[in-house]
Order: sequence, then structure tokens, then C-alpha cells
Amino acid sequence: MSRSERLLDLMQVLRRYRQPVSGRRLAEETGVSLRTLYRDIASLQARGAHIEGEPGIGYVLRPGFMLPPMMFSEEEIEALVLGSRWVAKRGDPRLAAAAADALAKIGSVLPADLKEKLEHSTLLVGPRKPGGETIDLSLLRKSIRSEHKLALRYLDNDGRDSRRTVWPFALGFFEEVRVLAAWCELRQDFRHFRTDRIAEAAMLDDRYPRRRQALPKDWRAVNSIDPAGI
Amino acid sequence: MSRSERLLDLMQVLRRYRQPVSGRRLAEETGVSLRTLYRDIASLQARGAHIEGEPGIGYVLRPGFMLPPMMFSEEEIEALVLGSRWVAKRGDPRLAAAAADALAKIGSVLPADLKEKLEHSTLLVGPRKPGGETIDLSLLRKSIRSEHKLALRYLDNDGRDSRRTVWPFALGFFEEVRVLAAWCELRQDFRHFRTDRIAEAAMLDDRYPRRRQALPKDWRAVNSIDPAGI
DNA sequence: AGACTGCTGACAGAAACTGGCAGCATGCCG
DNA sequence: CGGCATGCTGCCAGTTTCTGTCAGCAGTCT
Repeated sequence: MSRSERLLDLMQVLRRYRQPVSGRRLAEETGVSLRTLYRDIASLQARGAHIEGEPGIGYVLRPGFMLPPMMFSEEEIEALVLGSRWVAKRGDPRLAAAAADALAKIGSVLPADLKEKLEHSTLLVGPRKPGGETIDLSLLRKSIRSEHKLALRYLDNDGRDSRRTVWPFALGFFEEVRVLAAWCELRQDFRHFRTDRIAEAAMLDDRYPRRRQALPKDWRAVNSIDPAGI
Repeated sequence: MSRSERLLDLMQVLRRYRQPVSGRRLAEETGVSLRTLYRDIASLQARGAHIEGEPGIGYVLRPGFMLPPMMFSEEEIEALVLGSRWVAKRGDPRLAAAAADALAKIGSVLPADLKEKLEHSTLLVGPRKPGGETIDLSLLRKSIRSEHKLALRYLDNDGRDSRRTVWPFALGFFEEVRVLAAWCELRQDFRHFRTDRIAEAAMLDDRYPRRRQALPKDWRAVNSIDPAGI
């Protein structure tokens, strides 16, 4: 196994652990001596991996992904840049910031002339119509990721106020509306909630009892919304 | 200079040339022997770079970019995936295909569990309203990239048919409308053309006399559309 | 205090990389 | 056709880099 493969392998092993791992254990799993493991960790850190080590504790990897070197065609880069610009314009503040960071990160490793080419890229995203969310969408994303229940105060179509506990599992981006897809405990059915009508939201400590992946399966069949396949 | 740095360097040197380059010259520029250069080329090809070599001619790099290994946070990946999905749903067929390819490429280098996570990603893009373009948008993008004039048959707001020659420099994505931004020779002014009203388009052999980067500068000031910065 | 862990330096052996050489195949030009 | 420029591969010795072992210091937890 070549060195670069081993480093990628090490990243994957690190990612599997949620608790701190000792260097000794990592060395065993990657089949390498402890001294070399320390050198490998240093290499990964130098390449931008967020690995934190504390004496007496072990190593922890801040969540994220290390992409190996890869080749993109001109159109693929255009698509990535346009997509990121759309997110940067239309996403909620945190997601928009993440999109801008990703763009900056990609830009920073490109040679100067390419970077300029992207800055002057000719695929533009128009401004968003005014009228934003009342709540913080990143809270919704967090609940979805961690499969936690969510307590909502919601204004329905006729302006009626209701309180519900829901199991959120997806966030849909339509033209001007963002929709939270969730199982509603009150109605005992799948429901969509326009995020601009969610007056308040709080994440509960309860996790919902079904796996998140299992939820959208029933729901998708009747809604014909699916992710563009990877 | 380490080997991996040298390989990246070699990519940049290759990209600078539009004509075929001999291995001898590449070896000189990267400060390495000819034998090693052949080995380096082989390494890059193995890593997915599209380098073509012909005996008696030299090497040519198909346009594209090699990204070095890099780290993305969880939210940055979510933003990239959501953005690519949006392009895959809303872009014209070629751009959509490029977005799907880019997603597949990223997916193929991720470990299985991560790939699954992305497939089940919970940020979805809704379907597009029916009613598409009559023409091929990739032709417009091609004209913009190569700074060539474009001959249009266009139906204006009142349904009047007109023929124009324009200097296209940007493509704007609004909610349900895509707009070509260009200098119109007929009106001697900047004009926007909704792509769904372009009845025919043909790229001319003429290049337009000003540099593309110079055009949007005047235009942006009055339209407040700008790319989310890289 | 003791056990566990991260981290660094030194050094010898192992592995990989590199350059030079030879040889063959392919395409261009006269 | 022959000559030339070029891509490509195998071989081998010299050089560089990587790796493992050993030692030592510092920080955290019980």
C-alpha cells in the first residue's frame, strides 16, 4: 500500500470513531509503527485535516471529509461553481456561508489564472425575492441530521396557529419556498411545513423511533421528489 | 520539492500550453529527467488526468482541473451536494449532466458509508415547472466562453419577432427564467434576452472586439447581479 | 505517584524514487 | 523510402525518502 493510500485509509479509520482514539490503536489498524503514525498524523494536519490530539486522551477528527486529488472537466467545475453560488444566494445564512467557504477553498488551490476565470465566471444567480425565514434553518438541519424530534409552532394556510411535535427528515428547496418534510405526531401522517410559516422551533432531547432513511421511502412515492442521484 | 508537489506543478505547466508539448520540454520545466517525466505522466494518468500523448507530436491535456487533496466540513459538503443537485435539476441538459458527473465523481472516491449518507442527504430540490427552452443553452455558454458573436431570432415581450447580432457575456439564473446578458448591436446597448424567447441562435465566426471581462463591469453597476465571490 | 498518552529527535535498515542507457513503435517530412 | 522527433518500456546502480526502534520530555487522568 502506497503512502498516500495509507493516509486516506487513516482518515477513514479516524472518521469511524466518535470517541478519542489512541495513536497505538490507529497504528495497529493501519498496520504501521507508532512512530510512523505520528508522522502520518502530522502529514494529514499539514494537508488541512482537522485532527486534534491531546496527551492522555487520544485523537479526535472534527467531522468533515478529505477528498483525494481528483480531476474535473471544465463543465463540471462550472456546474459546481454555479451550484455553490446558488446555495450562497438562496441558502440560509449558515449554509450560504458554507457554500462560500467551499468556493473559497477550491479557489485557493487553483492557479491564479484559473481562479480569475472562476471569479469572472459567466453563470450568475439572480437575487432572491425579499421576505425571509423567521427561524434559524440550521436548527432544522441539525435536527434532521441527529434524528431528533422537533417542537413547532406553525401557522397554517388559513393563519391558524398550532403546536406540533414532528419527526423531521428532509428539507426541500422549491422556487421561493422552503419546505420541511416530517412525520407529524398530531396528524399521524407525513406533512410538509413551509419554513416561512414556522413561528418557533425547538429541538427536543427525544430521538424519533424510526431510522431517518426509512422515513422518506414511503413519502417519496407520493411526492415524486427525489435527490438527483449520486 | 516533493513528488506530489511536482506532479501538481506538472499539471499547471501542461495546462499553460494549448499546442502539444514535447516530454523533453516538460522535463526541463519541471526540473527532472526525461525518464522520470514519463513516469510522472503515467502517475497523473493513473490518477485520472486526461493527458494524451502521441509519438512524434507531444502531450496535450484535455481541458479540466486537477484538484489536490482537500478537506471539507460537513456543511460545506452539504452545500456542494445541494448546489450540484440544483444544477442537475434546473440546468440545461449538458450542464445538468456535468453536475451529475461531478457528484458521481465525488461519490466514487468516498467510502461506502459516506456515499450512502450523501445519497440519503436530506436537502432536496423540487421539480421544475414544465415549459423548457426551445434552443440549446450549451451553444450560448460556448459563445460566451469563446467570446464569439451570436445571431439571434428573438420574440420580444409583445411577441414581435426580431433578428439581432449580440455579444453575449453572461447567463443569469432567476427563479423560473434564464436570461442571456449581452451587448446588442441593433440597440447599441446592454440587453437581456429570456432564453425561452430565443427562437433560433447561431454562433458566428466573428469574435467581438472587447474582452468579455470588461463587458459586465458597466452592466453590473445598474443591475446589482454579481457572482457570489470566490 | 503511576499509568497512559501525545510528541520529538537520532539513527540504521528498507523501500521508493531517480537518472542514464538501450531498444522499439509511431507519425511527420523530404 | 530514409531520417528525425517523439512516446514508451525495461534494466540497473546511485540517491533520496520512508520506516521502525529506541530514548526522552510533557500533559491528563485516577
